Amino acid sequence: MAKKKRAYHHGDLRRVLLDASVDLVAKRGVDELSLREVARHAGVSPAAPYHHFASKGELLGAIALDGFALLADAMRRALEVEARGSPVEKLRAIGEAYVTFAIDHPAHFHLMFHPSLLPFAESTKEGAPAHAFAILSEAIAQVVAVPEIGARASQAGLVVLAWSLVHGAASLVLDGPLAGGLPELGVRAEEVPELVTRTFASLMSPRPAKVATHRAK
Amino acid sequence: MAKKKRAYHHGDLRRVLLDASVDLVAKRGVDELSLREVARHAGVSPAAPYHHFASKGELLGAIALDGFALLADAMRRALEVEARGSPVEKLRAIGEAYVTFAIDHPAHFHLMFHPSLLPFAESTKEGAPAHAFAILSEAIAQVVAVPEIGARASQAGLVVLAWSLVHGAASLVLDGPLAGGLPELGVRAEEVPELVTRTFASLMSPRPAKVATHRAK
DNA sequence: TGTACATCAGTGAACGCGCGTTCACTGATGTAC
DNA sequence: TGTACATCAGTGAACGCGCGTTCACTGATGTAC
Repeated sequence: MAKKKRAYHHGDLRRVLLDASVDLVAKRGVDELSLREVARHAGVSPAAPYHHFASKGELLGAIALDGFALLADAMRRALEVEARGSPVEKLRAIGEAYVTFAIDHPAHFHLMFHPSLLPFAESTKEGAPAHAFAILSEAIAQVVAVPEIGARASQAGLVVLAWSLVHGAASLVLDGPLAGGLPELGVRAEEVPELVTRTFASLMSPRPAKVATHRAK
Repeated sequence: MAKKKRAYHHGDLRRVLLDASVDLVAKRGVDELSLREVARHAGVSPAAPYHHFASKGELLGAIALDGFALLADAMRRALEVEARGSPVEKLRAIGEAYVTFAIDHPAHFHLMFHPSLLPFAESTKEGAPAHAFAILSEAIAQVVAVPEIGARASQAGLVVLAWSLVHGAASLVLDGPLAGGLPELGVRAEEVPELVTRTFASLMSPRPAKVATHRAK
């Protein structure tokens, strides 16, 4: 079709397989994905992928690791944009980046947290996953250093809270009951990353400041 | 083994199949579950379940619906315990009940939010899922009615925030990277429901009150 | 209480399917001299 | 520049597997009279 005639040796099959997998996971979900289908999509025999990955799990694990790197990048970029902002505003920006990342890269996000791939992703304890976590951790340390906040919440409490918050928002919008937003309340799905993090930031701010997207009556 | 000799007609096969499915999903996860394995566990031929459920999806959908009813119940009970508490404390109790429910009933929780079962669970828009949501919604309305909070957050913002928070905490502890708690920060997995909701409540409280489980330094 | 019969709730064999992975193979590519 | 050869990256057929579901069946149970 639109497929270029390639040399016999594909040259870039590894990349093509990864991309095809991402597409298929995004379309059908992790559990519907088969390696044979990926090969079919890449226009290649079912055995070909084994020249690039030892197993299906290794292929998906590679995508998961890519995902953590992309996430860490997105978080870092968000931080830079808010370089002059308050600790709370920085944390908010990171959080929004997390949720937005999940929505923009659903396949990566699903694979990153798929239980069956933990062995593959864990193998690099020092790599991208740890890096992403470190960014969050550091941002929270700065928030906790604000006296009004430190008096109410611990580092551990805030880490678990913040992570849960953005992870939950991502999950509910991606797979779950928030996929269509919350029409009765006038919330569209694409507003969720901002709404949820801005509401959070409002609650943390030392004194009542701006109200989140949906003005309280 | 410990299996009672039963009459030829099993009498309670429907129940047995549901229970076996819950066990197996809890042990292996939704996607590893096969109807044949459920039948095997129930000591019955692979065709037997079809006298009770039209398909595998219908069986799992029935469990998901049970789950929503159990969840709504747990939330309602938590509310009763806090009957004399503040709106924030009521909301916190509901949230803790949500996370605890997920941990105590992992199979139900997974099935309730499994995308492939949405058709089955959605079929009862007026049933248990809507009921659980209504409890949350009402608790949040009371929270928003507190002036200091209403000035900072909208109903919509808080609904999405609160749901995301508890859903994320549940997901991270059940499947994810929080399954083992957060040892570096001294958080054990079983503390998460309380820690996360108490930190949340502290942040919402009009004035600095108690600090969450982990005291700020 | 007994009997005839309909219905219920199982059985076990079979269906077609797509899967992950392995294998022996072969044509294309890269390298040494 | 040409040639010999090792290696690389594919092919295509085959493996064994477990799955969801269907089917004709049959023994157990419940019901009408």
